[in-house]
Amino acid sequence: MGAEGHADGTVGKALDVLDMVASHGRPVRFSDLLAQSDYPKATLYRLLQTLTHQGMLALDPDQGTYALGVRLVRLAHAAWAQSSLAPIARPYLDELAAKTGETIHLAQMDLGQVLYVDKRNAARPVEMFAQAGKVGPAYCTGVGKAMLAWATPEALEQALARQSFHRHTDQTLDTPEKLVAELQAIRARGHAFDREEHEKGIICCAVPILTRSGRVLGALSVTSTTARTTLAALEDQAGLTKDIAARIAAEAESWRFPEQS
Amino acid sequence: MGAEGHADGTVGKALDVLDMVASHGRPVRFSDLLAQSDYPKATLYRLLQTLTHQGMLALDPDQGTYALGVRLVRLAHAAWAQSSLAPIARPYLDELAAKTGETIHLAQMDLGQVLYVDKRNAARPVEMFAQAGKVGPAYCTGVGKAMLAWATPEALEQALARQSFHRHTDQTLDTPEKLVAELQAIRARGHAFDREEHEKGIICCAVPILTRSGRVLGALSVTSTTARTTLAALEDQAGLTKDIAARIAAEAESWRFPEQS
DNA sequence: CCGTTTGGTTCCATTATTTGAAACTTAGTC
DNA sequence: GACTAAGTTTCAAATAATGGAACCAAACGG
Repeated sequence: MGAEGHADGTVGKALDVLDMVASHGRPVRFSDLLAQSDYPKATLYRLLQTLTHQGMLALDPDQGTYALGVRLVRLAHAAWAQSSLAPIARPYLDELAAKTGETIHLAQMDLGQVLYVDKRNAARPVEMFAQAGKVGPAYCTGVGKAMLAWATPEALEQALARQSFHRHTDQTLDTPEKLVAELQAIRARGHAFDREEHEKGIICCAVPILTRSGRVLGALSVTSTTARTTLAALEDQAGLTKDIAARIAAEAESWRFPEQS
Repeated sequence: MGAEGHADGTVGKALDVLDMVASHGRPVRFSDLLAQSDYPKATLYRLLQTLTHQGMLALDPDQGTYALGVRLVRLAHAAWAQSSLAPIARPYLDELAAKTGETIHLAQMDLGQVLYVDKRNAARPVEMFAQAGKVGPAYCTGVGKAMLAWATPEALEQALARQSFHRHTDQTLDTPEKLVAELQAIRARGHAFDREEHEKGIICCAVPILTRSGRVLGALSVTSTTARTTLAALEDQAGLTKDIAARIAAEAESWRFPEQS
């Protein structure tokens, strides 16, 4: 984990530290962070101090532990409302969940990884942050492949470099070559499948959410299990899913520029 | 330097820019940001580029606008789960809401401002300012005053310096002196009131959430309107509210150090 | 009780990054 | 085709970050 690609500048390092604190999932002591990172003591210290002073981290003086700060929660609120597709897509996800009766995922791309920003479990809708924020691999999930298939060449290249190509199941596409070939097929077909590539028994059919100009905003998937259904049955829902994706895209675009005059 | 207090180092400036983008509530053009900040063109440009490269901002190439990035949502997930009292407090808020039938707010302090981290609406909800994820002033809200009343001298001083003391209503405490006097009364009494100091017709009774060592973790308020109830009636709930606050504090403390030999 | 370790904080000369005025490159107008 | 507005790049000077080492404090061990 220490080897974060190219942490440009001080800001990159600071954000790297932020991620490090976040990844622990609980307040961390200075020395834990020091052991984990390969920053020198003084450097890490000042980085932490700056972040704390900025409210991005909070130092618990009783325990000498660092936790993520409230300023992050505030920014998060804005990010959620503004940048993510989730608030726009909410009613559409409800509709799709109701019509298909299956689990629905809404995902966006985050530096080569898939970020699930919203979800509907076949039964019940969930709280804001409870589901948002989970990340997963791009190369072996339906939503990931759907987004990669329509990514720009540069974005694709960057993303490919960040994939681990770990062989989760015996269906996993475990080389860039296999993946690129699959992406072409997906583009031709218009939707992506997950053929138990990430988790045994889990299958899905995913479509990209595209602007009119063809840029990828995110992806939408209908997920189920081999026990309950088949890929062919899921594919029957692809038309509906694409329709929903198009409506989300349309609303996302109009929502972002209400001052068109 | 500019209007922003003390933006130490490059990281501070970058976060400042992040806030600036967040505050717009919608994607912003470079030139808008340039006009708003007093950073020189090139500086702001590189700052934005760094943040974008780091995934904290997202540049919409179609429109040339910047929005908050998905990495922020991911961090938010961690922040929400880890740093905020919200996940711990959730069941207690439910209980308090059920027993009082009024609106409940859970807040924490964010650089001199009040951050509402969770909320329960009354059976008959009232339109008001506070919302989860939103920030508000400290000097004229119940939760704000409750937290300030038990803040350390240093924290109080810093916070005071950041208050605007804008006179929202004719009940607003509009000078540091009045506020400090009120804080003393609050400490003596054990809970804070909001006597329509922020919004006309809105009253509340708030208590701090304190660790055993006396450190402020947050505050909890029971809020209503003058039309529906009185301060005295709200004060009757203070005991219950304090009890809930104590239970939240206890759980927050034990939750943070499960590895206690 | 004192020497030692552990965990955290500060110094400061060196080094590398950031800075920002100005020059430049596009797109878009008239 | 000249003129503008908006965004991008350059480069020497200014500034901030760096990190080895020294320092401090509290806990530990004999």
